[in-house]
Amino acid sequence: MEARHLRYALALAEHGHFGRAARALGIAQPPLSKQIADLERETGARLFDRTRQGVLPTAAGEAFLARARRALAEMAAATVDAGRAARGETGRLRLGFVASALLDPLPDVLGRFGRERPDVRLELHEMASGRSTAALVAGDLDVAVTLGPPRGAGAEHLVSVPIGHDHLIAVVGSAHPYAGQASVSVAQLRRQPLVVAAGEDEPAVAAGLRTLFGEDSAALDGATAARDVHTIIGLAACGVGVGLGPSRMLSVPRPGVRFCGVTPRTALPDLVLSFADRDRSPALGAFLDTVRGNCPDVGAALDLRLARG
Amino acid sequence: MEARHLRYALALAEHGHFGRAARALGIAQPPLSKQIADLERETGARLFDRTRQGVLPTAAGEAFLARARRALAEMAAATVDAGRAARGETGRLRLGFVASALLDPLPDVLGRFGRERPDVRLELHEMASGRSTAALVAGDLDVAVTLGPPRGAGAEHLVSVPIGHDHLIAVVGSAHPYAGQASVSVAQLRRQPLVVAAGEDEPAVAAGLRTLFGEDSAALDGATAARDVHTIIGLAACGVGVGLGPSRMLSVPRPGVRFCGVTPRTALPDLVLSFADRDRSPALGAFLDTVRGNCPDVGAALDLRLARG
DNA sequence: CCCCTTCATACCCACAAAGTATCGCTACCC
DNA sequence: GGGTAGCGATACTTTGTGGGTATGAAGGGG
Repeated sequence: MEARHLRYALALAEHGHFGRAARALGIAQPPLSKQIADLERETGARLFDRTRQGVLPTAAGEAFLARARRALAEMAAATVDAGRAARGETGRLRLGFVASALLDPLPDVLGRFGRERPDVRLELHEMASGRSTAALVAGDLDVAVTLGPPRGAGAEHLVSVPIGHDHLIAVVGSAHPYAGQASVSVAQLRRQPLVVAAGEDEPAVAAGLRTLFGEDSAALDGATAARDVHTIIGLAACGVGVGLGPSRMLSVPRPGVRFCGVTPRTALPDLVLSFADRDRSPALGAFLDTVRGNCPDVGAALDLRLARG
Repeated sequence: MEARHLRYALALAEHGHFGRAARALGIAQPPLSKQIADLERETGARLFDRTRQGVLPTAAGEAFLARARRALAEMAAATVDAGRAARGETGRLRLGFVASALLDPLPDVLGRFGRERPDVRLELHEMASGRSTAALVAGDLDVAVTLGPPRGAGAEHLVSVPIGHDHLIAVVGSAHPYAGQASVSVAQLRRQPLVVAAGEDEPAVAAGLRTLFGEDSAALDGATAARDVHTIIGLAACGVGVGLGPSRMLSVPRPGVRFCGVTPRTALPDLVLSFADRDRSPALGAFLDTVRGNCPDVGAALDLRLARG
C-alpha cells in the first residue's frame, strides 16, 4: 500500500463521486477506479458503496479512512519536523560549563538562546573543564565552556574560541583588614589564610596561582580548596580567609564581601567555547548563531576558526 | 512523498548501511541511494550522515523517522481495522425495539451478541413499532423488533422475519377476585376496569383487543392506557384494574401479581425482526448470525426471506 | 423507451523505480 | 606509501505500473 492509495480514498470519500474526486486529484477517472479497486483487493474489504446517489464509505471504509487521515497527517508532520530540526528550531543542546562561566557570559547567551529557540531543550551540566572536554570528545556534550583551551585525547578535533578574558582578584569579608584596599600584594596574601579553587579540578587556575606565588607554593599548600567561585566567595564572607578567584566574580554583587585587585596583575586562562566540528547538530549551529549575535567579536573569531578548519 | 520513502528510510536507519538495508528491502543498493536522495531533496533536509563507521540519522532524520514510524503504523492499522469492521467485529448496531421484546427474546440474543462481538457498540432504543419502521427506512436504525410486520412508506424494502408468537393474557393484583383463576372470560373482563397498551402507539395490539371484545368497544373506551407492558403490570399490581397484555409478560416473575389466560384465546401480532436489506452493515450481518445461532428456526426463515429478495 | 450519468474494463504509453556497471573516496594494511 | 577492499554515488538500461484514451455495462430519469 502506498500513500497514494490513502490520498485517493480520502478524495473519493470527500467528493462522493469518482469523476469529481479524480478531477480534484488531477487525474482521470479510470485510474482512480483502478487504484481504489487495488486498495480494496489489498485490504480484503469493500471500502466504498457505489450507489446511484453517490459513493459512500462502508463501515470498513470509515475505519480505514480514519487511519488514513492520521497516517497522512503524520507524513506531512514528518517533513515539517525534519525541517524544523534541520534549522535548529527543535532538538536539544547539551552544554557543559565551568561554574564561573555562569557569572558572566552564560546568563546573557542562554537567555537570548532560550528566547530565540524556545523549542530547543537545553541540558546544562556544570562540570570542570577536563570533564567537559572528555564529554565533548565522547559525544556526550554538544558544546562546552572551559577554562583555557581543551586539552587531552581528542582535543585536537575540537573547535574552540575564547569568549572572555580573566585575571586573578581577591575577595575578603567586609570586616577584613584588607577590605577597602584597591589591591593587595603577594606579600600581603602570604600573611593570610587563603581560599582558592581546588587544583585538581581546574589545573589552569592552579597554574595561574603558581605564577603569582612563584615556585614557593607553601602559601598554597595551606590554602582551603573550594570547588567553585560561589564557595570561594562564601568562605571569604565568613572570614575563613582571603579568596582568590577570577575577576568575573565582580559580576556577583554580594553583601558582606569586598573585592580587591591583586598585584602583580595575573592573567587567568581565558573562558573558551568549544565543540566538535564533525557531526555539528543544527541546534549547535543555532547556538553559535546566538553567540555571534550576542558578541560580534567572538563571532568573528569563530568564523575564522571554522574557515581554517 | 510515498510510503516507500518511509519504509526505505526506516530500513536504512535500522541497518546503518545502504547495502545491507537494500538487501533487507529486496532491492539493489543504487535505487535505495536514489530514493533516499529524493527524500532528502523533498524534505529539504539532510536526513542521514554517511560516515565510514556507518550511516546515522541526523537530528532532522531522527525527527523524520519518529513520524515515519507512526505513519506506517497507522497505515498497517488501517488495513487491520478495515478487515475487522468488514467482518462485523467492530462498529455499531442501532436496534429499535418494543418494550415487550425486552422480556423474552432480546435478553438472550443481546447477551450472546455482546459476548460474541464485544467490540460492537450496541445502541438500544426502546420505541413503538411505527417509529422503529420509520427510523429503519430513514437509515437511523440498523435493525428493529416490532409488533407485527412493518407497515407504512418504505416498509416494502424491509426484510422481516417473525421471532416470537404471542396471545393476550390478563394480569391482576394478588388480592384481586380473579387471582387464582386459570383464565378469565370476556364477560368477566367487561365487568372490570381495564389497563391496556395505548392504542395509538401499538395499533396491532389494539386490533387484537377489538377482536376480543367485538365491535362493542365501550369496555376499552374506559380502559387506562399504558405505554408499555411494565406499566400495565405495575398498574395491575396496584389494583387499578385488570391488565391485558402479551403472553411474554409471563417471563417477568413479579411479586404481587397473578397471570390468567383469556378466553377465547386471542392471538396478538408476532414479534418481528426487520432491517433494510440494502446497505446492510457488517455489524448487522454479525447480529443476524447471532440470531441464527440462537434460534435455528428463525435463522431458516431469515435465509428463506433473503434468498427470495 | 431512449438517453444520460456513472463506474468498470481494455488497451496503450510514458515515466520512474529498479537493475547493472562503474566511479570516487576513504581507510586500512601489508 | 601504494595496493586494496568496502561503501556510497553516478551513469545508463530495463521494466513494471500508474495514468491517459476509448469504450462498455448498468441503472435512473425525462
